[in-house]
Amino acid sequence: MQDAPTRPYHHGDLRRTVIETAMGMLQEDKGWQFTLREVARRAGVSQAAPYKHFPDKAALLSEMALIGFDRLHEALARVKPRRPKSLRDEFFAVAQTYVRFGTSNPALYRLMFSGNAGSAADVHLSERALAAFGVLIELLERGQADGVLRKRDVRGQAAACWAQMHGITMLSIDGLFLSEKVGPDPLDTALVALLEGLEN
Amino acid sequence: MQDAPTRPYHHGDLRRTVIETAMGMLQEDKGWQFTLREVARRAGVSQAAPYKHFPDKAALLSEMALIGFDRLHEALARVKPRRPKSLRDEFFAVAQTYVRFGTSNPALYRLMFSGNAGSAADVHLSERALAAFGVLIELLERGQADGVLRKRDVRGQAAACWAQMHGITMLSIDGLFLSEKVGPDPLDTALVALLEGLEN
DNA sequence: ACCTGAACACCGTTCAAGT
DNA sequence: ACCTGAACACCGTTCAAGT
Repeated sequence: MQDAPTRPYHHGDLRRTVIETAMGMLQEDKGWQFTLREVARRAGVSQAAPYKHFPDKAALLSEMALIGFDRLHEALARVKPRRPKSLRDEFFAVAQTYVRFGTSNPALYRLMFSGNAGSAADVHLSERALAAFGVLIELLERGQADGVLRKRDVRGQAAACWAQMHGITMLSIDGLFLSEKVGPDPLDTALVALLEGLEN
Repeated sequence: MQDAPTRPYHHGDLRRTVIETAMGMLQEDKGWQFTLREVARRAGVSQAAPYKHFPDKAALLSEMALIGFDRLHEALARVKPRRPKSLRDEFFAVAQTYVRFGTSNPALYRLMFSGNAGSAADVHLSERALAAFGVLIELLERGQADGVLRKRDVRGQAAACWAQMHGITMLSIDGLFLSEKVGPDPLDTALVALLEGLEN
């Protein structure tokens, strides 16, 4: 990804390059504390160049958080196309996918919920976050229609699930959700407890 | 809190002063991005002075996270001494106290779970976090003894509760857990769903 | 024993100037 | 239209030197 397509030297689509470089750096350590100068360095441009494409660092972080939510959304949406197994199985599959997304992209996941991606893009951000949320809603609605789940406000149930998955993910990233500390199979236990509270 | 007790000028117990000043700054905005130099400035000492009491900024952050967990622990422990109401009421009271602690100290709460308070004090950190966790365990054990809750591994149940409360708290801080976005009374719905999954 | 002043190597950001 | 060089105001951290 360095200079394959005969870099036009004096430009090329920086912006995309900046985002990709920064996203790559996110995977390197579990913090999202990369520096803009380092991004520029790796992209082979001057430190001032990124400012032609992003008003400031926060804007870049925002954009990256957006991408993160889109990827999460995709990952969750991809879970559905399985055989029409039981809703319970599907619920577990979605939850496991969610948690795995976070634990395998800890820095990105943290960034998404760090609050540092706020400001101007706030609206877009929660829009995209709620899109991922929509997968949950859809799942729970089906569960209610099938009579497997109690008929309560779906958004409330979805919020309960989201909070549970988010909590598990965050605590896992922090290393506070390991079986030595918190008992065997905490993920399963937590999900079962919640699911049984939603079921008829 | 400025110079009441005739500041000995050339010393005094900085360390405590540094911690207190920094804790105060945490309340000012919802991020924990204060600078060490600013802390020194407000404490009226040179920028180098704090380094005589903390090896580096991370060490100060660690210490502050510890204090945060202790305060959370206290807050949760204080909930108990009420009339022997129903377990359900007590459960709700604990959960609400937890969430309120986070939402009224957003920067501190974020710092506690930011991962930036790690390194050397890691062990102490999770020790203190698990102490707060103990309050939950104790509550659930009583619930099991009373026959109100299912007899399953208590630590697993406690982990489920913790994840739920942590998730609700984080999403609330991020402004993603408001009723306009997620349905009416999300906190109640989420807690009821979880509790009913734990109950007999 | 505790603190300061000055320095080093870094940041984020800006802006005139280059191609 | 897009990028660079040099600068500004800031950090975290160190270390000889002060009291």
